[in-house]
Amino acid sequence: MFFKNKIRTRFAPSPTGFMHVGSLRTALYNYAFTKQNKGKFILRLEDTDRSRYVNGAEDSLKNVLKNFSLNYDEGPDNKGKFGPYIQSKRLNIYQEYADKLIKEGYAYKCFCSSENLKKMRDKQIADKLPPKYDRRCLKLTDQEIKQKLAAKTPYVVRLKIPVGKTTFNDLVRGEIKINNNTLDDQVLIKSDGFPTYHLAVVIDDYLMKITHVIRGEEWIPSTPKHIILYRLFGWPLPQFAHLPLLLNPDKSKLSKRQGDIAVEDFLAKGYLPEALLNFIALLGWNPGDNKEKFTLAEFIKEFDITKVQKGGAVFNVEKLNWMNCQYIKEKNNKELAELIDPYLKKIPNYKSKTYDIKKIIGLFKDRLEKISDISDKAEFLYKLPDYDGNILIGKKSDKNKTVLALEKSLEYLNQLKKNEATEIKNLFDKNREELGLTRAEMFWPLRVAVSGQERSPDVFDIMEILGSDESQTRIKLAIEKSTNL
RNA sequence: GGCCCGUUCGUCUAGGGGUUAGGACACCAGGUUUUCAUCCUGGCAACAGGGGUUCGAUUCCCCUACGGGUCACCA
Repeated sequence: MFFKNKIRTRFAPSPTGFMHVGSLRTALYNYAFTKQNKGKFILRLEDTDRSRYVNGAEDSLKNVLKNFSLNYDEGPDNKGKFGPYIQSKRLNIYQEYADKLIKEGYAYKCFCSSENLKKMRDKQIADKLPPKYDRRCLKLTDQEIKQKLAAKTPYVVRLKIPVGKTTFNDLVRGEIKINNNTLDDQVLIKSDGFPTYHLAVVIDDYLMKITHVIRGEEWIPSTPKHIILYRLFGWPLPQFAHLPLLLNPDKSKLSKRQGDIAVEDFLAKGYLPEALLNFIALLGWNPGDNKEKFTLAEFIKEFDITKVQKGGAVFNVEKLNWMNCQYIKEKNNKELAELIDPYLKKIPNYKSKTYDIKKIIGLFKDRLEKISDISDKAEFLYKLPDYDGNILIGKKSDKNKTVLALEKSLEYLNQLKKNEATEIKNLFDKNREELGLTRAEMFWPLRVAVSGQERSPDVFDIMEILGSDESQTRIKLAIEKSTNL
């Protein structure tokens, strides 16, 4: 796609906590669209609700973007020329434009208290009417307004929605039309002097020369209000693109309590940023062929905002897990060692130099859905689980064969020249045949003995890592357990 | 409830007036194997319903149903 004017987009989150995975996708689509058009990507903090402000949220947001290589060209810290990029620092600007609207008769002061408004709304809902402000303050005389002002009555500024229809063309949905009479007189400035989102977003997007507003579908109903403001100010409209929602398995808007939604949580669990990003990119868009794996650069190249899906997409963790596996397998040992390290340290009896980290990686590389899985999977290396002796006997084996296999194993281990997996395997396999045991009869009990688990990695790999002494200790214990059955 | 948006396998989706409706995840079966995982092979599985338009509709139009979003001095 080609646009004549320099593309400028923004990602405009509220610093109210952790970043939602849906926000991450919004940021990604904004970023990809912008960069494929050689435009500028801007980060703007929408912190006009003081009651919801969370300390540290701003840094968290920036860290996440950095983690995913979604770097912004203008933002709170690296000064762009249209800043400040934090709305709480632009209060005078909003006030100025609101005053202008009042002067021109497009907005008005409303002195109704929150309690009264709530009462009004409740009654309307009870009467099955759409809740809407009744414009009683629009009928106030100049004299009455003066009196209220003199009495320091708190007030808000409301937009006087004009009569008519509002239509706009959405890049992903096409034409959307709405009758203005369904719109409420939106509060523009709150009684604390802060603007609402609706006023601030329009003014900032205009002043910051935003050409494309790409945001979640939940904004569709309020877009007409924004457009009315653009028109009243006499400003050109940006292009709108409303992205489909990310959904819970029950198809409701993706929310906490049905699983993780914070990007930080996914990262903490050991999902790789590139895997999460790739997965999320495919929730609502695909290249049209069967390609599923994308680097950021490839995604930027192939992404097409007009081909974004219209329906919401269920956030399917199982596919995310699969995607994460794919990316884990591509990591080399050095990278994996670094990734795994913090989770290894969480293992109770962990001691750093006990085993060769390369060998640990070899053991588990194909078995991890998430990096954090290593904590549970590798635990048996450091502390043999307290297992039930019965599991030593394989399905098609019996007690005698099991005891025999274990006792002989101990013998073979003593003859071993080099404690290396293939070496052990060759030796054991050769002797096994003389013993007249099948592989299953021989190796199942041995594997359970050294791992303490019914399911584990390969027995000889485990023995190599453990070392001959530890293997022998574990086998002796297994002999004891099986003999006493 | 008003307004708005949406609807292809369980999930993410491709496709598009005439197709055996394609892929991926998940699931199932088989193979490899000392178990599990990986890997390989195969399988199950979808156009919400009803009317049009048309020689023909899953595809275009309308209606219905269902789902979702939104109706704050939150964003």
